[in-house]
Amino acid sequence: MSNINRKEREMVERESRILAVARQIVVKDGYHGLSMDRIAEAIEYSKGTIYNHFPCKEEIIVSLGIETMERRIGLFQRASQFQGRSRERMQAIGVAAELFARLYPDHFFVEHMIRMSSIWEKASQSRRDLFQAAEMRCMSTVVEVVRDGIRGGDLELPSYVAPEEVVFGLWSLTSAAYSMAASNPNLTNLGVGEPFASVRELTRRLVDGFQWRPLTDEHNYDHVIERVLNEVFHFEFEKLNEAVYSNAAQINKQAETVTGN
Amino acid sequence: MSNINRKEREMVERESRILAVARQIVVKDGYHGLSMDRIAEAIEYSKGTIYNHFPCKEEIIVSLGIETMERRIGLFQRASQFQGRSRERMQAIGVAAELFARLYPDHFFVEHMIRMSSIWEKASQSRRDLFQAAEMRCMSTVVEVVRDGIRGGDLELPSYVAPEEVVFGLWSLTSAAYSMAASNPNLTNLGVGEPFASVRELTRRLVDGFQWRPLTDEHNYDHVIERVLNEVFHFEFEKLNEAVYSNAAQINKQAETVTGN
DNA sequence: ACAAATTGTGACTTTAGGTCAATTATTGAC
DNA sequence: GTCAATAATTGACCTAAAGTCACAATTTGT
Repeated sequence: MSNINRKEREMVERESRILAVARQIVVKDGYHGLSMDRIAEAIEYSKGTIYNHFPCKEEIIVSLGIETMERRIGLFQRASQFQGRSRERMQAIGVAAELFARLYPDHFFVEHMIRMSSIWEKASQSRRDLFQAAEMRCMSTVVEVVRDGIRGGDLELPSYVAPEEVVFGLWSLTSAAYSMAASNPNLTNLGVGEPFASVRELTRRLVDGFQWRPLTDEHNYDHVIERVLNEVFHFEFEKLNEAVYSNAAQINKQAETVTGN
Repeated sequence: MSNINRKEREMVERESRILAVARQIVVKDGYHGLSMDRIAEAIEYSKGTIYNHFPCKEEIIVSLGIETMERRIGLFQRASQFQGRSRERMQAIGVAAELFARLYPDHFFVEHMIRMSSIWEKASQSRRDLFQAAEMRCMSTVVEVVRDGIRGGDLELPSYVAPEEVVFGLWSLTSAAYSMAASNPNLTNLGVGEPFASVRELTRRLVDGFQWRPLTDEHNYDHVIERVLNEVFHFEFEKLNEAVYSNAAQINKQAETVTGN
């Protein structure tokens, strides 16, 4: 009995080790750097064993995507529980999205990669469904906030606009903008200096466009962002500051090396 | 002299044949269906010759993306010349974007594929630059319309918002939404029944959020869309209707076959 | 202690991107 | 028209990596 449990546990553990290793490799050396042989070497099992867990390479990637989406769901749910008016809670989700992108670049990178059509060509239907289910769960967290806005009277949507469509818009805008920012270093030349600030502005304007009260110019949403960072995401916020700080230190170090100081 | 010209012409012709064939294959059998051997067979040249044109498979795909972007630029430029107020011209570009997605599904499919990170990992910097230059040209067509809006006094952006950021938002929103619609057939379950209609609504709201006059409720933009379709994109509009019609006919035929009538 | 069942292994197959020495075609001088 | 020089084309070959499977090792139940 407990043997079965142990086996199962070992199975689960190994699976998550495979995924952890795969994520490392993929982040370090890109999609083409990820090979089954390398994973096998890293986890110290043979290739055949990996194939006992995943029927093909693509499914490993999709599984990474599922893990990523799950983590995002965690942040989103915490954000949606922020105490405040519906649109403030929406802003909280915006904070969660930005934190996620900045704090977990590995996850973010994988998510960017998973939009590759070539992966979906090979992954099994069931694994695809798993991912889409996770994505839907994440989106429905947001949809709930929109519904609360309608229920609370702060948002009135015309009959031909479903709450889901609002989320669809925010979701598309945010994910594509972050993706572009990550993959296109020329964005700055293009006039978009700080993609994260842009996205904050753009999502606000979009929500304003739906007349979700209080509108941007009726309320200090920067203040809400600060509150969310401190009250809901205190731990993550600290971590982000550290990361930014150590990053800056590293850049300084590099600069010193270059200038020979 | 003319020999050199002839050679060059032949070179260009063959290159576009390679791309045409590659596009066909990719649309029919996906990224994994596209192999150098298949292209070679289809154009009746050897593999080595293809490598005289393109240093790797990925560059072929990027080249397809450049062709696609070029075609989109054509539509966008025509749209931006629509006679009317700045925001009407913006609406015209929206029409162009939707027409493009619906009328050239092959191009659209390729564009979706090109967002794959694995392609960029291998393509040369110069080819990447070419694509990004094309993308920038396309976006700057739109930026010009935003600038006209500001010049004409219909749009006032706060100092901290660049015209490019507005375009960045519209661009992200639209491309991601179309992409999701193309790749995720479950969107309907998710509450987004007609992605194209959703995008029309969302982009309007976003532009409303920037207070670009006349606002949606001050002006009949559906009417503008109709005018753009008739005046600027008459040919394309006809073609789309035909496509929709023949598609419907085909569905009817299938239904007949199934029901045995 | 041992047979049965489960799990793990890595040599092997296949596929496809990429290379290059040899072949074929083109050019231009005489 | 001939022929050497140059350029273009070819496809056999190389290599990397996904995926398979017969055999080996281990675990389980009796």
